[in-house]
Amino acid sequence: MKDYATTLRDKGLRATSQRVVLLRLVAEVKGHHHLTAQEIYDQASQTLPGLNLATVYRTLEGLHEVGLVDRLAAGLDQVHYSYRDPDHRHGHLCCKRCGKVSEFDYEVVENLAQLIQKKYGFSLADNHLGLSGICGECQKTN
Amino acid sequence: MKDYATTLRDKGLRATSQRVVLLRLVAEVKGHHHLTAQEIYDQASQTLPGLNLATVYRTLEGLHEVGLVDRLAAGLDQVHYSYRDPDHRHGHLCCKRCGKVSEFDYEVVENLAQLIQKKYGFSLADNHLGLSGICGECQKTN
DNA sequence: CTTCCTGCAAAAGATTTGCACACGA
DNA sequence: TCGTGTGCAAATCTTTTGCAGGAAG
Repeated sequence: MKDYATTLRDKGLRATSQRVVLLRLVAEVKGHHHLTAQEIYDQASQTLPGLNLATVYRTLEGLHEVGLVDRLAAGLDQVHYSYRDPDHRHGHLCCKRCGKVSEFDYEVVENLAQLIQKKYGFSLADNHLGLSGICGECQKTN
Repeated sequence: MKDYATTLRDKGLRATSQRVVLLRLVAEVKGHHHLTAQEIYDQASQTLPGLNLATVYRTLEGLHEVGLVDRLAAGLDQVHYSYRDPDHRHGHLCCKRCGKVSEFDYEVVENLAQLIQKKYGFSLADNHLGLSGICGECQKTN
């Protein structure tokens, strides 16, 4: 099992301490696998004092470009980032009311993705898909 | 056929000139049925000089709350608004690369919506659904 | 040693808010 | 008239960018 520094170099990125820490952070968060830049910054700062928020944005953008992290922006005010784990393909359900993000099984939309690709030539975002709506709890609280 | 002022009052909103103009505007745009607040402001200003951008935001938010317009935020930098026409249910495909928004037939996701509702208790956004990905043209230009 | 990366500070862009006046019902 | 809506200006918040020093390969 490669370490994160190696993973980065394999993607052609320099293994700076900032990148290693941020990549490990998003790869190892438990519970909700989706964090805003600010949240990532807050947590990473504990390990890496002096870290800058701008660096978080740049780093996350870079990691996203090489396919190591996903970007989630559906129905949310802020962009969320999450580690792209090829073994855990899933979609996101973003509640417009409470902002909470839950996951759903990816195979549910696999057919949809294929259908849209065929019918409209449009390719749905790779291994994550963000759908917005109202979550179960908010429906009750309506 | 009710005019827009009546439609507004039916929803419990005062029929101010700003609201009437903005509602008519989003209801009658042709082509792309989704505009940013800025675009709406630009167009409406021609009819309503002195209109303020803050008013556009407040009005659109109000119209959205009563269900007259939809909000679209998937994968886009800015929120887009569109008229909610019960006779024209559709979804939106938002290209992450070029930003273009196209439409797709809603029945395509009707099954998906039901499945997700049943399996996760999550209700997909009413009559519009925003999906982000890469459009056909951008895939060629890759 | 050379190129890429980061911190810092400032800019940019979208959206929101407080307040006083104006307008619809 | 009364209560809500709007214009205006400033504030907020997220994200981006220019630049100079610092680190990775």
